[in-house]
Amino acid sequence: MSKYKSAFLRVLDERGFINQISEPEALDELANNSCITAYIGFDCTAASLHVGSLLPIMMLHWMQQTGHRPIALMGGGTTRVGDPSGKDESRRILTEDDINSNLRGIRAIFSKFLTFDGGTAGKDAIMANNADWLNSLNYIDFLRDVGKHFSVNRMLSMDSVKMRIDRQQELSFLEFNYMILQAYDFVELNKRTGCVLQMGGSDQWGNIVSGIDLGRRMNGAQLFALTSPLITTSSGAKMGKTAAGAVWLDATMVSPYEYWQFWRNTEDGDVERFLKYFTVMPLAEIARLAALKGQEINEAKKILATEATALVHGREAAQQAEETARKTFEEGALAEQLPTAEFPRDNLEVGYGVLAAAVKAGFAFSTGEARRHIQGGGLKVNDTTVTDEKMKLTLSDLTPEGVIKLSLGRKRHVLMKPV
RNA sequence: GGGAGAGUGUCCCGAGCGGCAAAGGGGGCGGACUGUAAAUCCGCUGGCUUAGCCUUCGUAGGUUCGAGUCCUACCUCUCCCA
Repeated sequence: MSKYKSAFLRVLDERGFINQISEPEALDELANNSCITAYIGFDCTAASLHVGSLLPIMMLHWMQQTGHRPIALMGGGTTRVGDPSGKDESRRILTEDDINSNLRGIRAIFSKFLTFDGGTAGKDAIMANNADWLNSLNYIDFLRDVGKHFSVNRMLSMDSVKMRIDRQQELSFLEFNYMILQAYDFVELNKRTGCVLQMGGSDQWGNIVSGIDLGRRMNGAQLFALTSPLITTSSGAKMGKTAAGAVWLDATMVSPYEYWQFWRNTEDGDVERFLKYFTVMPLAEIARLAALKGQEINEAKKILATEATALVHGREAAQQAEETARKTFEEGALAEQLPTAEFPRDNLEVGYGVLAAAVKAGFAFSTGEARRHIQGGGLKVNDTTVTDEKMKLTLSDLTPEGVIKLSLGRKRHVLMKPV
């Protein structure tokens, strides 16, 4: 049983989203008696968000579900500065155009988790951009009104800064100002929308608390902080990175099938946590799935994969991905929905080198890499391991469906389609 | 402004008495074992038309049969003093 009275905190607590809250009782009371407004900041250094951003997005989602108003704050202004928290090196500074086009991509993702214009006055989610107020700041005014509230002594003692200094890594003045700007965001949002709560990952605690201080000093406002635990996989790896790079939430960057596979390959020890974080399934059902042991836990992983994929790409795409996987992995059959790669039909007449085909399929960046895969016994044509790197694909390799199935390892399959 | 030091395989860290396609990690990929898991073990981790050839160690020159390694200039970064 949760110790919280408000539905909002109770749900977050039960699902494991809470790491730390600044004044839990007061916030609980407020959330129980009124509709509160809270925000989370997202940077826009990339064209899409990846799995790592899913946790905060889900917090906003639950917030809206429990009757409150979420704000997704795009860091259009702060992205131009770069957050030193947890990073060893300075971030690349993006151009205005980059940032704006990234913003557009990210906007689309949020609409899948939040309702922006559902007609429920006062509870629609808001998309804000801190460039709106940061870009037009006047330096002198800012120093006088905001800067005077910050103690450099204290800033130097903050973890994000101290780490850089201890390691003798440079921290530019630009980055040093990041926390001031973030604190200012909080105060500005409070003024504009009545936002009283900032959420974020546990690494953001210091920045968020700075905002609370600033709000009190400037406006006497009572603000709150709520942080979520940083998630890693059971084996300690960072969330959301795979061989091919980040697991993006945009279907054109990572297909629903690949996205489904990402979740299907979750480690045993992460299944329960991930079900709570990344699906909206009832806790009782999750508890049942999490109790599965040994081989049976694979059933839970499939459900996790389908539910998580459905949230981002829609139920239909999720079920299609599940079906494709079932055919491919459980029946060993040829599933038409597997990723495909096209090549000229003429190639088969003269013999299409496997090396070239493997590169075409995206299994290797060079024929040399493809060659190594074959030497390592990792490449298969129509489920038969390739032993001769000089092998040519011909018309007789076409399956009855008119394609050639190329596989790398046991998990990656591509249908080669002659055109 | 003065002084000291650093930039290595386009994922990261990091060795490198003038013979180097360049040690060692991490990460990643493949194989074995499995449950599309984890752990473990093995292999691979510049390019190509692969007995060979081509291109790599901040940039541009120089010395040398031969330069990541020595010299010169330049660029970038860090630290210390002012």
